[in-house]
Amino acid sequence: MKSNKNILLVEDDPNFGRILKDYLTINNYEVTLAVNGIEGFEKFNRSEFDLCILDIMMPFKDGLTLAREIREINEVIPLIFLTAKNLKDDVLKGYKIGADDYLTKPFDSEILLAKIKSILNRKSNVNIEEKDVFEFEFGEFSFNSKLRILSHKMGESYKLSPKENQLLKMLVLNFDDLLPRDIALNKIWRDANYFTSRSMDVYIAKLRKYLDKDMSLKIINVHGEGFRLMQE
Amino acid sequence: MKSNKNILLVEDDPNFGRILKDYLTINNYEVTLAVNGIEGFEKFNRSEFDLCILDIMMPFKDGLTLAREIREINEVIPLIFLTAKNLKDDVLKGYKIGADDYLTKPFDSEILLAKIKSILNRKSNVNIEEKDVFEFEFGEFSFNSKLRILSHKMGESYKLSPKENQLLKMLVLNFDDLLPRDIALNKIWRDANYFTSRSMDVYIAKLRKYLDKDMSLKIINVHGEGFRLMQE
DNA sequence: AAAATTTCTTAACGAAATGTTAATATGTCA
DNA sequence: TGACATATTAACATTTCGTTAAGAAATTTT
Repeated sequence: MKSNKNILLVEDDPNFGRILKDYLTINNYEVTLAVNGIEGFEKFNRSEFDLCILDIMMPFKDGLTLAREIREINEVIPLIFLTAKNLKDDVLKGYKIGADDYLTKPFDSEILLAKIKSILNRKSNVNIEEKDVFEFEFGEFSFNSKLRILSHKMGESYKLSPKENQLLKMLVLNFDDLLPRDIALNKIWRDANYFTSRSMDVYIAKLRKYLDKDMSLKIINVHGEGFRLMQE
Repeated sequence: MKSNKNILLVEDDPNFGRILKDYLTINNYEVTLAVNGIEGFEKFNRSEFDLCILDIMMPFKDGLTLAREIREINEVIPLIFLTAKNLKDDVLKGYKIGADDYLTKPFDSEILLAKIKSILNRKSNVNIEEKDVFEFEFGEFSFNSKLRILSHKMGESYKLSPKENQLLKMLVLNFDDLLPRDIALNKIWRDANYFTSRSMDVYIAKLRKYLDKDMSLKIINVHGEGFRLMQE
């Protein structure tokens, strides 16, 4: 069962980081590993995460500094700190930044897992409050991205696959404007490379087939840049 | 500066309990102290609290049992457990019940305070308790989720099992909208994994069998997302 | 407290949905 | 034109779902 949750793990000890990443991956989380605060911040900005696990003691940029930077961008994303020893000061600073929890190394992986589940559960309840827009009208279509249904007025309805759905949503949110390839790839495929790019093309083709029902709608390519959903 | 927050502290060691109560009181919390699970449950019912701190090891009724009883009454109140040693099993059980956190004795009081603040901060947004609705009408059915009875108008009535009942209630509360799998699993099964997911499918099948009596009602699956109870 | 009944979990497996990759064709730009 | 980017289709691999059935666990009845 794929949990669909993305975790950013920032840990400078490569062995420990690797093991922890594998453990979380086995437990069905998508894990991105960064080895220091700088890389962590870059990766945090490049794609979207549901939770961050930050080691506090790291070279170049420590976990607390990274946490502050992350909090500036995102006020709600859950943060879990890993502290080498029981450094009370670090723990208190962490809470001040808005940590959700901390764990003292060495810790039990099952307990980390329980914490993660517990934190993600309560956040998902809170996020119901968050008013995410999911109903759109464009051309002769109405589109519900929560139910993943695209319906042609006085025509048929299509059930969209998750990828189709995400891609169409991004196009619609940028209606008549450029949707840069990289942005879409990093958000939907979580990586931008040759293969994900080919995959995206496949999905653009699928969407074009749906949108064919309205002659006035087009997804045009901007060579080397991305795609643009437009009318006329 | 009175924080106005009420804490229920259940701790069997009278000395420690007293000290902890005083410490929290100094920090502007209203603290009610109970010395065992039985007294704790009584006091919980007598007035309203914003947070509970429960010692796990207690005579008569331990903290986990008390927690379960509290959770039956109140699904959202934050629970913090105190464990004498780092008893992994207790910790994991605690999370399964829906703990927000745990602390290992001996712990630092400042850290407890930081945890309490952190937990109350995030909860204070959500604590809008609604009156529990338990009577529903949909399609040709009326459904009483307190009595667990689903009755087909001019047809027969079905006694629902607890799980059938909870699941149907969640579907009805999200009528015509998506009920995400994870949300339902975490609420009803308290865990989302391969097995609970299979179990949920079994229950969806059971509900579909009941709802067959009204041809216009359907529970449809949104692949990878969840289920949707809808009409027509 | 034993027996009967109901509820719940787990396993197995086929069916359906989804995603990736390959192969090949077409288009764009310098 | 040559190099590279994009388009489309098809084959394949993987994941998710639906159902049945067997047995474990809990609850109720006798």
